[in-house]
Amino acid sequence: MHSAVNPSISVDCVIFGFDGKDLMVLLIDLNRKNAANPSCREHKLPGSLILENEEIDAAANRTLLELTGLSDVYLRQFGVFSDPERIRKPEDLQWIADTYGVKVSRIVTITYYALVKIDKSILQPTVEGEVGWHRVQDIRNLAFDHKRILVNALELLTRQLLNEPIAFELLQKRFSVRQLQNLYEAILGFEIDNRNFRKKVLKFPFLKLLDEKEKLVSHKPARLYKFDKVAYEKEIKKSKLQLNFIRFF
Amino acid sequence: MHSAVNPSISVDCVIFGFDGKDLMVLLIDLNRKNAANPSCREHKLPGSLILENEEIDAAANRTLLELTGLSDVYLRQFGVFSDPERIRKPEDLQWIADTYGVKVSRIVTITYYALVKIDKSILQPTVEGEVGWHRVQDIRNLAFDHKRILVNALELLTRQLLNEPIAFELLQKRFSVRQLQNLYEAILGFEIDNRNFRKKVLKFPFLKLLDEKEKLVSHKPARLYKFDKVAYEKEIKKSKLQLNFIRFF
DNA sequence: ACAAAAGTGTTCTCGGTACACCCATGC
DNA sequence: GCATGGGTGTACCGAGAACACTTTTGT
Repeated sequence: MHSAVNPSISVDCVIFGFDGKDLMVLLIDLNRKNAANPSCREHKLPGSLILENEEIDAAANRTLLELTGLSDVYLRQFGVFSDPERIRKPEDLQWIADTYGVKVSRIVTITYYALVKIDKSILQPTVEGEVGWHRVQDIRNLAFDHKRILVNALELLTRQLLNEPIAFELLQKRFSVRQLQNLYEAILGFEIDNRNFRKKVLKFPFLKLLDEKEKLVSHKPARLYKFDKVAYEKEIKKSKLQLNFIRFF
Repeated sequence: MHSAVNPSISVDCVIFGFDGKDLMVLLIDLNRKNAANPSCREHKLPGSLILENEEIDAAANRTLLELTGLSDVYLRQFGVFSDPERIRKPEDLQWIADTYGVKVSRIVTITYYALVKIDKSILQPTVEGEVGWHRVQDIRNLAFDHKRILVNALELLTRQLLNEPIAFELLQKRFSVRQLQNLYEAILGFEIDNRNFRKKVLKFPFLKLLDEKEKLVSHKPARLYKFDKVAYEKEIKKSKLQLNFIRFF
């Protein structure tokens, strides 16, 4: 029984991507098969019951790998959803029974958010239904309590974006300052002064200027940068000692 | 079977208090009974398996209530520990079997940290062993993987202390600026300039000056303040719109 | 009157913000 | 040569940090 599933614990992953313009999230179309009923067409977050003897982080990574073909991505646990009634509709319970072949009563789910470079992910058609990217702002409702989970993930994402260099996980390896700014504006939802933004980010010692420029654009080509993780780690250590003061809002 | 325990999910609570001088944490003495073996005397964090049909937050609140007699306290989920080997010693497994009367194989634990006013908490002697406050800096090791959990909680606590007004959960309702500063210095681990600290915190519109002063001290008595939660919530809403800019370290 | 902690103001520096024009390329 | 977005500098303001003395009480 070394790969039996644990029927009471699952992971759900909010997988974010950025297409250069909008924040996207990867969803699974539940009603792909029975398209006979398109009115109740619903989507869900990718997720899975965990296996016995499997770390929960490992279960999240497994889910991600199965869906996108990516293995070395930013992944962060951010919540636990445990309402005994969170999966209550008979058809929801039926769907789970059909998918995993186990009878379940109550599932506690551990939630993760992942940041991937859309261009690198190779979507695998899965047995569960079709997987696809959706603009976050278009999403009205999701199956189970997944809308709540998404909203929570978004909140954390915006907070993290201001406090940690996670933007680079969503951009390609080489990027222009303008692309970085577009990402901030898309996620934060307001415009940022371009001159001040450059002044700020170009001061970061872990933003390395490359020799390359944009190609094939009908205007002045932008210079390209990359994020130097090693330099960032060094910077963190230096700054550990300094006094960052209280800021409650 | 409406109050059966779920044998694969538990909560563990890191309960912090402040005695005016040091940061304290509430621990359970595992070897209280068999004091015959004082060399392997170990402590653990308070925790419990969850019940079926119980929200995990509710399980954490239940644990807290049973131990301290307090019900309306600051409590925040901060992690999940799921290493299948996290409880591996035979005597650990035996202890759990004895305590809950269920056979367990692997337990995933959801961790919480709580902030309580030490003076208000009424410690209940429990069947599990003796409960007591310990100075955080004195703690060398704990049972299971609880040392790791404590370290994680401490990290989060210091981060939160700089970003949210949680200090007031650890102080008495009425407090002096000096007491507040002592708390910050104890948790952050460095000294803060008194003049700058006052200038900073007295600007907060949710810190309300009371009519009272300290009594029975053999020096100039300090003025007392209280934290006004309602005023704080208002302030938060106002500030939502303003641009807080990127600060990575 | 003395001990002990409370309470107070100024100067400097740095980082955030507002704001408008020239530059390099493709067509 | 013109359209398009890339790239640059300056002046103001507010907040953090460094720093030392006076005030109020109990004994």
